[in-house]
Amino acid sequence: MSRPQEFDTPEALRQAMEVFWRQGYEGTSLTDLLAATGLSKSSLYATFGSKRDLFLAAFDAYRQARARDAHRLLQQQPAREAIYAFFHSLFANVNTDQPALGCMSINQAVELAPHDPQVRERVVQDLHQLEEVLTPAIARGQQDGSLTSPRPARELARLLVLAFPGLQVMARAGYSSQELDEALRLLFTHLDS
Amino acid sequence: MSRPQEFDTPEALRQAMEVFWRQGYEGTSLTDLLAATGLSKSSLYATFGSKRDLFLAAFDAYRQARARDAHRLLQQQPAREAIYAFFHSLFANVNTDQPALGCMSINQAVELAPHDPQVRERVVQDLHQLEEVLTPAIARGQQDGSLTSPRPARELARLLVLAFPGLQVMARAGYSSQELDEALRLLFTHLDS
DNA sequence: CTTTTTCTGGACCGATGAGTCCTAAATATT
DNA sequence: AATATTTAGGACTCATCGGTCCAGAAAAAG
Repeated sequence: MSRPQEFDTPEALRQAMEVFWRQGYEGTSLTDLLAATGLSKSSLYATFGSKRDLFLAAFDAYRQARARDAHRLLQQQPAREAIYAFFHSLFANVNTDQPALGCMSINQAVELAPHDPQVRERVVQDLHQLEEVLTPAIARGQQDGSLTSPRPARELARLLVLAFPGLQVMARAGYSSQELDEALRLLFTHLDS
Repeated sequence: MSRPQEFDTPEALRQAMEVFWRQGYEGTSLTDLLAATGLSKSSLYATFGSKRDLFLAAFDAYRQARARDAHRLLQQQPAREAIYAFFHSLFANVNTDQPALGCMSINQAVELAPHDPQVRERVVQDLHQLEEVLTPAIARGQQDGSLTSPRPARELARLLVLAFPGLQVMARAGYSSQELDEALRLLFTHLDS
């Protein structure tokens, strides 16, 4: 019937997400978004509404993708390696051409959450979910013997959630992959003994 | 000889700092700065140069003030209480009219550091300095018996530095004073045993 | 009181912000 | 091939951005 859409909507959303991820909300202009997606202004507005709508959609796409990643990575055996791989993925793109992106939820906790309830709600939910997904993984590690701390799994999960933004901040501040890995290993020593 | 300046330059800088602290660099407009300082545009530019110059000056003012606070707070006895008070000051203004500001250095690690070398340099320096100032405080706590962990003080300091942004993120995300305190207490259990 | 100096307020600037809208191109259907 | 429909591009608007500049007010010095 009508002319078909020439661009891939989910792909465009993914590209917009990356710009927001890297530059934040205020730091991203419409021009940036058009360049990243390759869309025309009218296509972008027709498809996604406003800049803010697009941001929220991109943020939610990020959160879903991360939740999937977490679920996948945390299934490895033994559990210790699974958790380690999960945290390592946070700064996987360090030492590439681009500076590290860190975690978009943490970025948004800093940028928009303080004065934007819709963003704050998402950030809080993400932190809770992180605890919820780490707790059983840690418990599993205690059972399979790869984690030897006798503390309650939830307590250890809370420690990891607390340290999570620290790794992200170090990544964003330009710490090397080695330094980040060292910090991560130090953190992991607190899951033992 | 000439007409004296009517405003207090350090006070104006302090007020500008607070706006940048709360809203970030991109989120703060010239209009915001004029309203906060009460200066006229010409006075502001004559005194501080550009928006970016003012930001860097405000950032450095913040860092100095924080370094002084840290030095002061960490002298308390016993050392455990000193460190506790220091971390507690991070979210001291929670539960007031304004949302928590967190730590400006951490905010800037997220916002500007990835693409601004001058800011990154400062952030990295702040993180290092935090470790440097916490290490002797922890060692002191191990000597006075208020901290019982047998780990090297520097290792424990690194754990605290790693957790520091986590507390800040929770504060910015709107967690209550109770929740933050709970997280802080959990963290402190890792300085014992 | 006059002069000199410097501060203050606001008009003004070009650039860019987000967002609207109209025109023309392109394709699926008939 | 003609038509119907929806796309894409870009001109356009209005507000705000950071920043400049000028004219007048105010105060210290003589």
